[in-house]
Amino acid sequence: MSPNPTLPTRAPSTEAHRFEAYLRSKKLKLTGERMEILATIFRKDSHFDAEELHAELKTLGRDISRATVYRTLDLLVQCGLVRKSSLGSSHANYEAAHENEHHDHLICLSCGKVFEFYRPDLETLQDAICQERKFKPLHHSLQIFGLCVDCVDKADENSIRTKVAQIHT
Amino acid sequence: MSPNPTLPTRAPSTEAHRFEAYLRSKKLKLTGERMEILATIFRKDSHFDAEELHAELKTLGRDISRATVYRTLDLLVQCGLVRKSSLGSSHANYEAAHENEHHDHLICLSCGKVFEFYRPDLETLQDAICQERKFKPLHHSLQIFGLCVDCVDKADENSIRTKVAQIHT
DNA sequence: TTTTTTGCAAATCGTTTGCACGCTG
DNA sequence: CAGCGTGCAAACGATTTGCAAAAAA
Repeated sequence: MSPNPTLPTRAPSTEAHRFEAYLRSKKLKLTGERMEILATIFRKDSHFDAEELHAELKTLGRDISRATVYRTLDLLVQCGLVRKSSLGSSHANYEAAHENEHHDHLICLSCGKVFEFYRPDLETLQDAICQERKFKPLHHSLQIFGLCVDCVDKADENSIRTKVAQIHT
Repeated sequence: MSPNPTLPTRAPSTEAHRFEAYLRSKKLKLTGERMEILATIFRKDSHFDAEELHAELKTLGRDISRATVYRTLDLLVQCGLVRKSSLGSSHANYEAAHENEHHDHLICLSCGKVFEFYRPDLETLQDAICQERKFKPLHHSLQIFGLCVDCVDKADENSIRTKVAQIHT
């Protein structure tokens, strides 16, 4: 008896397939630049911005223009493979949308570390709020800014106060 | 027996007094521009951005430079009289911090209306999450994007999808 | 070969800054 | 009259755009 064909046989790079399908569906072209950008993003484990991604591609020997990086990031956000969230900065940050998990963020104002968390009861509560208000939720963002264990004792109160005022949510 | 002197006797423009106290505490100066900006903000009832505020001041006959508007907004945020939150746009939005109430936002992606809500149990839940993670919260932002009752039936699905991708949280 | 994508450089947009002058304390 | 605050215009930084050349379908 052969292995069950419905079980994925260690699907090589689901994200590449998803992106290809998306491009085909929009009659867009599958280019080397687009695929390299996607692969690089999914090789990373954390948040990044367009500039960092552009720099990383350059160190990998792929000198892709900033314009193309921005245009491709837009496509990837459109098809759900990448998420955008500023994390309090005034410019855009991104992260690969591994699996289909959703999560929110704790952001340390001192060291900049970002901690992800997911609480089903938080989602449920939000849905309840929306239902009460007859509002149809499509997207949400919860960001909690503060100090992580490592920083809580050593952070300078004044510089933190300044940072709080500059948060861009 | 005279009235209890600790009870405020209908304080005229608490916010002006708070701002004055803040300026004095920082050895900053109480100027006409600063006071006009504060008064104009507290006369408004909704969210606004720097450009709108600048324009409104101009129609009021006060031609205050954009630079001063930005500098004063920063001061007001620092002293807690004004709150900053982009509401999903890539530039800063502000709102007067009437009383000391805190609230979160529901933002309609079709008509742009903003609905405020406050749920104590949501705050409690967030505190619980932070305690579990040993994270000291200093500020948070919850924004729920979607469609309000008036728009839920008439919004164009494609343009909404585009807007979701452009949200800047 | 038709259509889309790319890279480049210029343009844009919100915001910040340096500086000379003006006003507040 | 000593500092701060102001307006101006230039500088900024992230992102977007028009266009001609290059690559994918």
